Amino acid sequence: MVYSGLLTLFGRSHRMTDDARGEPRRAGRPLESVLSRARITTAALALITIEGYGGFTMSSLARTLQVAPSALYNHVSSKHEVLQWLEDHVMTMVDVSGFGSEPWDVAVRRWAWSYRDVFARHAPLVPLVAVLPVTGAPETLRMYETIAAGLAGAGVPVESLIPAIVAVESFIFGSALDANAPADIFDTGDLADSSPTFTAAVLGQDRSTGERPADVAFRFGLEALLAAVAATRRGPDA
Amino acid sequence: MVYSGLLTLFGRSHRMTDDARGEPRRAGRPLESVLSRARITTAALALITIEGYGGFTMSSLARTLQVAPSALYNHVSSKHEVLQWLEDHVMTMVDVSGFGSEPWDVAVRRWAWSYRDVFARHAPLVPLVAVLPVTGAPETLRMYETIAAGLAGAGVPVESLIPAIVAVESFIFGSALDANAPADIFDTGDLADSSPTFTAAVLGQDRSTGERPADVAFRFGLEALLAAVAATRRGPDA
DNA sequence: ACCTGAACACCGTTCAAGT
DNA sequence: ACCTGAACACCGTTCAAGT
Repeated sequence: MVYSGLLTLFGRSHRMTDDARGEPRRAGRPLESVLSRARITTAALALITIEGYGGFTMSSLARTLQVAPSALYNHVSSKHEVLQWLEDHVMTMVDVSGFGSEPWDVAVRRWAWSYRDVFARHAPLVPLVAVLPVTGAPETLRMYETIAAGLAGAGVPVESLIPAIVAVESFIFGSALDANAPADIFDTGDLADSSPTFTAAVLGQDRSTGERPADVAFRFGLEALLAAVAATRRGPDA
Repeated sequence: MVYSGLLTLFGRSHRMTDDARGEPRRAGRPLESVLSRARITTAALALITIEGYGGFTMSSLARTLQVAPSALYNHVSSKHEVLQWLEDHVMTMVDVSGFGSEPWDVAVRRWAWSYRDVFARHAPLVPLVAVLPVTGAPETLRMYETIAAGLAGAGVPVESLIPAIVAVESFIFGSALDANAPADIFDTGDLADSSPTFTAAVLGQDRSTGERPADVAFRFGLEALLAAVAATRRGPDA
């Protein structure tokens, strides 16, 4: 069973000595703290990966960690804060390996596709990231530093960096949501008659490559934004 | 008081004859149906405009309409469906007036800025729209038809229409979320030392126009996408 | 300091009873 | 068909009691 796997990974029995046979812990401060930001975040990610965001509650998170729900509030002030921790953790899964090793545009492409993919799998976090201050999100800030340094090194002037990054990122966030759209989202059904041009457009999509429509649109937009970023470049590297 | 205003607008007393003095209605089918999709949607919009999405519950919606919460379920199958109705209604507030009267790029700009502004005010709907099938969202489909016809008329080939629309829309959705970010979202605080380039980029933004950073980024991205759409054009109008 | 367990103030939704 | 009112199965969060 899936759930027992989570308990094996995150339960306390393997690190506590006084309840190896699984007796419930009594109230009172444990010898060693059972919870921590890292353990809560990791457990949340595992839980969500297996059960999805619909099954993610403070109760289910506590169950995974084998504590009472109220114990979580000694370490985190709200469910929202858990999600913020998770967001920052998820950001480490974004691939920034191209910066420093590849031409700037190759690096940006690899980063952008990876960023979209990661948050397509964590769509409920998108509205949070878009609004989360970088203070308190150190991994997110690390990523921004890598991107900013990469673009600056490629000749993008300082005053263009933030607009360029925000524009690309906004596109990525919207595209991450779009990647979760059902395949038939644009089927016009019995309203086809009243929307002839749009219906023709839906039917007239280029299907020859076998690529998902969301990927075709993402490539189109990403290349458009890359061209605009390239146009801002100046200096020796441009 | 604000709430009594909502009751005056959406309460039933002005259209019912048997309870003009405000006695609660008894159980049983009313002579004339109290609820409808249109009344529910309008009440939801008014409630959200005044109280925000945080205060939007099935209970508060029912209170606005002066019915019991359970009465709503005779007309709608879930809160999610109310939000879908609302999304489709909100879409009528997007300005498509440029199509047919202005050059294509002027029309697209007016539409895109308006679209972003409307959903910046309704950010919680963004994850829904991005995923909502056009069947059952007739106003949304109407908008798509207008955009598709406008772009097709400008010479954008059929097979490029969907990628172009989806890319621009994804950018708009992400930008609508970004427009709700706090002004200090990029303040690096005591982590400034470890992110020198990014910190310099934040401080080096062009503030001379007085424009909001979110608007600068939106313009940058929108113009980039417009240029790419323009590049797909062919035929007599291109 | 950090856990448990009981409790609080909600949620969205279901359903029998009523007209 | 469409309302009310009671009830259900949850939520996230608080807090006293315990070590």
